[in-house]
Amino acid sequence: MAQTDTVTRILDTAEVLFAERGFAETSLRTITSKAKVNLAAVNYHFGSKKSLIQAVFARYLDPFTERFHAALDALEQDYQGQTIPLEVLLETMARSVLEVPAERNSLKVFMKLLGLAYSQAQGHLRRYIQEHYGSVFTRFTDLVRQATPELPDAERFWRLHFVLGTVIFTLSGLDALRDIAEKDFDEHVSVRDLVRRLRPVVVAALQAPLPEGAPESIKAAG
Amino acid sequence: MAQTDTVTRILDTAEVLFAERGFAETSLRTITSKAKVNLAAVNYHFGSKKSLIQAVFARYLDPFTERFHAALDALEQDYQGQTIPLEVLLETMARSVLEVPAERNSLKVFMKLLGLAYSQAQGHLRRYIQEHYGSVFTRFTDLVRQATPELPDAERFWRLHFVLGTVIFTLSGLDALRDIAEKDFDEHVSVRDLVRRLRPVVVAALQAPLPEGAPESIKAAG
DNA sequence: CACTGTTTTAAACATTCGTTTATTGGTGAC
DNA sequence: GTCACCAATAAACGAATGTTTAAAACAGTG
Repeated sequence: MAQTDTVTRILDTAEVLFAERGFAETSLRTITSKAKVNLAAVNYHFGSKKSLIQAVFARYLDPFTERFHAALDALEQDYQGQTIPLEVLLETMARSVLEVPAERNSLKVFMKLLGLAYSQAQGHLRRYIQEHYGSVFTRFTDLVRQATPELPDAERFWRLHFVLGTVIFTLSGLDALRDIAEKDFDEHVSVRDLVRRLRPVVVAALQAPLPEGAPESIKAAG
Repeated sequence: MAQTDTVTRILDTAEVLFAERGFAETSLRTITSKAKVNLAAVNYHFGSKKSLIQAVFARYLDPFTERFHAALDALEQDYQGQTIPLEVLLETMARSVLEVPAERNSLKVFMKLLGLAYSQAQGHLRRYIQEHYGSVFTRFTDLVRQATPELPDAERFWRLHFVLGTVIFTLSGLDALRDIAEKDFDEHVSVRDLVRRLRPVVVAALQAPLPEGAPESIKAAG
């Protein structure tokens, strides 16, 4: 079982360093020396640095999508055709996100990685995530549509990305923000506490009144 | 005036490349070759790559802070001691942000850079921005505090960053999101239109009901 | 033990990076 | 004209990167 040991030790070390510094700023030599494995082990087991990055994400996202799909299955069975309330959908997603890294104590790392996926993923990573995990997101947005029939499709689309921005931006920049917050308020902020603060804000954002005036482009007047 | 020409050409090229790829992924050779200047010109005029990055930010943030301070001055004079409504404060900030890059047509670049400042700034950039532009942000948050006396300080701090995340995330990823939106809704979305959609969402987020339960860390129980 | 396939290791490889140096070009002052 | 000063250039430097190679160590099987 020397192989598994080496592989997991590389992944454990890489995910922490990636989360701390980003991808380009983390060299394979830093990873392998800290993980106490040989430099060539990365290319031997993963093929390339790109593949290592994808493997780091897969180790989080695979169990997440599995859990999330299962949770949505259970939800749809509970509500048997009735529309699932928005709060329940959001709560379910939050719970699925929180459960995965709870098994290992690395919720912060997971959040930072999600942030990096958006801000640092030029090509391969964004494509990889879209291909492998796009379907679960589509399923979720379909359920949100049923839960918010009063919203025009375009409005809901933008608002979902508004709150996505809030969550990713906040949690991925958590360390820096936490430093400021602790200095200003002498209050340590856990990720769980942040999620508690996020809940009413996200709901209010999605349920805000529709904007005044009309969109600039008028498709059909009648 | 050959100096100014070289300097601005470096800055113009660097800001676009930084916004597209990030800092570590953009080499000085890529910048100088695309800008059609000599490689050594960067170190000659700016000293180092770090200083170039800071100069790119300064070229946006200096005029912004000047404008924003002036706008807040005018606002405080108008309201003469009365508290300025939240919507007015937000509107003023939005206008200041939009005006700066309007002079050059690069709002997208500006937003992308702001996103990078949070996600990629390890040390020097975050420190630089905090030192040089922290005061205007403090002034703004003080006014927001007066406009939202019902919010606990910590709650307001986090919510301001929540909406900051929304704005930066949305506008910095505008191109990709716009492509999806146009494909799905056959509707072109201008930045002005996006701001119109953002307004009620941001206000609703800041004025959302307080979260249930208490923070994990209880400082003083009474 | 001998053989086979897999994993680990040290060393080298070819690039690429930011930075520095030394030289040349140009411009205004006196 | 020449001197001084700033800018631009080509070339090189040393360090760091991802990747590959070839040999060694190991494990299990017959």
